[in-house]
Amino acid sequence: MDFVRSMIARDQETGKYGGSVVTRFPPEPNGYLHIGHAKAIHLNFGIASEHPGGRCHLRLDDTNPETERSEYVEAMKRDIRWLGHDWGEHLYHASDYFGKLYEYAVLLVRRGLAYVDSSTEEEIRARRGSVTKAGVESPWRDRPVAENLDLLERMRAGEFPDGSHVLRARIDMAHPNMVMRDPLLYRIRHSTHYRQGDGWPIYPMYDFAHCLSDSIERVTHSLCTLEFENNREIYDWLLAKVDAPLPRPEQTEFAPLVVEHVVTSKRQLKELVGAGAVRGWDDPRMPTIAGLRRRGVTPAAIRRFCEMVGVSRAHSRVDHGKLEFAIRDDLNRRAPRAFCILDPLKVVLTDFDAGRLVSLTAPTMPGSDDGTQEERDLSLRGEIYIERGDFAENPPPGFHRLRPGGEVRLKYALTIRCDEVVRDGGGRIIELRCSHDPGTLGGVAPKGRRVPGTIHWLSAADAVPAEVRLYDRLFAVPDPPLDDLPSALNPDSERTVTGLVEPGVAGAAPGTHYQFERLGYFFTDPADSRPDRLVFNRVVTLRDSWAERLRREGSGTGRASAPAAADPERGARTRNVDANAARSPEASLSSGLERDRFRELRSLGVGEATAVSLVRSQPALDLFHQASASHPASAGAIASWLVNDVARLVRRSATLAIRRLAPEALADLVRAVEADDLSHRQGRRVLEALLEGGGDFEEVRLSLDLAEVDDEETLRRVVEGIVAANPEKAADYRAGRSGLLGFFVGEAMRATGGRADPQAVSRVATETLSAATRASS
RNA sequence: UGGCCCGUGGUCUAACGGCAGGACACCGGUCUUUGGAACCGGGGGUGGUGGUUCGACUCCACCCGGGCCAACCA
Repeated sequence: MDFVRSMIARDQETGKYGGSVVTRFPPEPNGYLHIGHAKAIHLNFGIASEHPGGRCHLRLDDTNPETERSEYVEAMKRDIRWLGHDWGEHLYHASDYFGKLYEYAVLLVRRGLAYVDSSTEEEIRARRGSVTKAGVESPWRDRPVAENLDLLERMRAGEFPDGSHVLRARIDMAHPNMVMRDPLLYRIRHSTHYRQGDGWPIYPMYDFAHCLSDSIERVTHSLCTLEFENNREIYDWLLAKVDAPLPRPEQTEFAPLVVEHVVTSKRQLKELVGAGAVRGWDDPRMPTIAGLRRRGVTPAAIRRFCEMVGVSRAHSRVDHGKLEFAIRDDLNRRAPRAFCILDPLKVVLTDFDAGRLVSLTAPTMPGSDDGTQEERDLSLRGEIYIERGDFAENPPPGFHRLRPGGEVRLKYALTIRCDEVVRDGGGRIIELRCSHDPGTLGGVAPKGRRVPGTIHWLSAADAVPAEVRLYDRLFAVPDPPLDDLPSALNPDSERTVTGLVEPGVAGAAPGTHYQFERLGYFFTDPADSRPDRLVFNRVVTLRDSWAERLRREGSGTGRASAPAAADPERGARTRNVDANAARSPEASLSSGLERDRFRELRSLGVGEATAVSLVRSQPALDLFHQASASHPASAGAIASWLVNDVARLVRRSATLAIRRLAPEALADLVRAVEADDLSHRQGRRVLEALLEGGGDFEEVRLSLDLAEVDDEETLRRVVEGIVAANPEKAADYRAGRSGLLGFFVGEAMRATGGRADPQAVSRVATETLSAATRASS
């Protein structure tokens, strides 16, 4: 399960949202959906469908009138449906909330949390500062509320021209997060909205509209991509400041989908279409849903691909081969087989009587031997076509197709031998003259007769011509440079040939899949193909280990080159080792005060790494001095508990606070553990309780029922039980898999409800396992 | 002299502090009327250094590497 689903499962357990799960997919209708959106769509709709009563809203985030069109809205709806999802009645538009949003803006102004800034765009930009420099406040920042209200109303009434005023949140111009430096909430745009017409001269910004739209729809989990991480702070701020109803939606970010050899930025895609690099948004080479659909990629394949890729917060770049795998895997099951010759070479069967016709059959879906095998008809006559690439005059080693004097099997037909090669005046091979083996009719070789290869073929008189568009990746390099896409275009991304297909394919409706045997998966183009004039798109080739091998050997880089290619990166990692180790933690201390404190801690017996951490936390440092004053001998241990255990617990849970921990309680705790009065593990349980409710160490300890199991006999029985229940693990351990000791200790801890002294368990387990070795050997 | 986030085999992704696993790719084999599919097997990984712990991919610190943020876009 991915981290988003785990989080939602946790929320369900704690009842955070009263059991409801509401997600949303919120595209801006300013372009076409692409493969990257597919990931978000499957995530949001998928999660909703996994919870009873869960739902996913489709919300068009249409707050910018200049780029949005209803044409895009319709395309988006079609694409999402095609991907297999249904928003039911939950179709929303952010622009439908303009009224409510405006009320929220008024509320913020009344509360002194927003103001009208009459600076120019340039002034605002200049005053924002930079990532390393604080911004400066706008001269309009302290306008009286009444004036702000008046100005905002007049902005809304359309009294001011574009750019003359904006509404801004009043937060902090020196905020380390740039998003929080008085973000713009509204701008003036006298522009016609595709949906709201001229009803609004002011439009809300993303940061303002998004969180409030989520809240209005009572969304619970607002999932977006990583680039919005910095925006989460303003999301929460706004909901808090307008007193949005509880429970409030929460934003969670996940890594966007990046695929090698693919670009998904809307701007770049637009550029490709505009520059004519592709024929349109639905060009089969485009990563848009429309392009994928037209190419012949199925919704099931896209879904599978998204599942394989997973969801995490790590920036990643997915191997394009993964998409290809998902496509092949799906089409392999659903595409009927047929023959197609892309580059025909004529073959005359010299010993076939003129006019002779052999009728043959071939399976439509080989391998599905469930008794319901469907078959197709094939005709064989004296003149046929084979693929030019299936004949080689000077074959490379390992080639087992047709060669002069050699044999090959025509699939489902018979075996032929090449007797003669015929060329034209230019020396180009135009025909092969072959003889056949009558004993192999039907393609079956008599016992003991080995035929090196099997190729596809088509009867010349029966084959029907078809246009075939051979697609390859649009970009030649895995990571196309966004500032110069044309340079990275693959010149061979589309190659059109006139091929031949078997007669059974003639009349195929647009939008039909085939596997052309030995070539790949093909799809009759939904727009250009007609039953009487077929146009095929190659969706994806078959896996081709032979071509792969030729490529490797041809480029002179054998298998060895793969690791070599990865080497630079590896080298970089190892090269850094020295640099990594060169600096001690102490060197990171910035001020003289910190260094003085560090030295003092060191002199008190605190370890170096611990001292560095402790120096930075004033509350922890104070606590340390108070607790260690009376117990100087335990100073090192106290510091360690503070840095390692207290810090961890406090960071993890909001209900724990360091201020509740009394110095005496901490000192007593540390000394008790040092005296082996209780294990470190149980010490942590006491610590957690102390951080939660404060109090005296002994009291809290007694209230927790920490009776420890360290009786050797009891532990031995427990361990023996676990060993008996896991004989194979015990054997593995004895065979040298020492890491399994952790498994036995862990199981024993579980079995005793965490009460066992792990150190004792570890000792007992080691003894028990080795004793069994002696016994069994 | 900014803040936040992220580093697990070639790639993507799992693992309450307790067995480092899966998928794609790769290699080998079986089978085969697709150099396909299917089936079987194999190699290879926690960025580094310290610390805490009986035990660290997981917690702490530092380092290294990467990403995001300074539109009146979303």
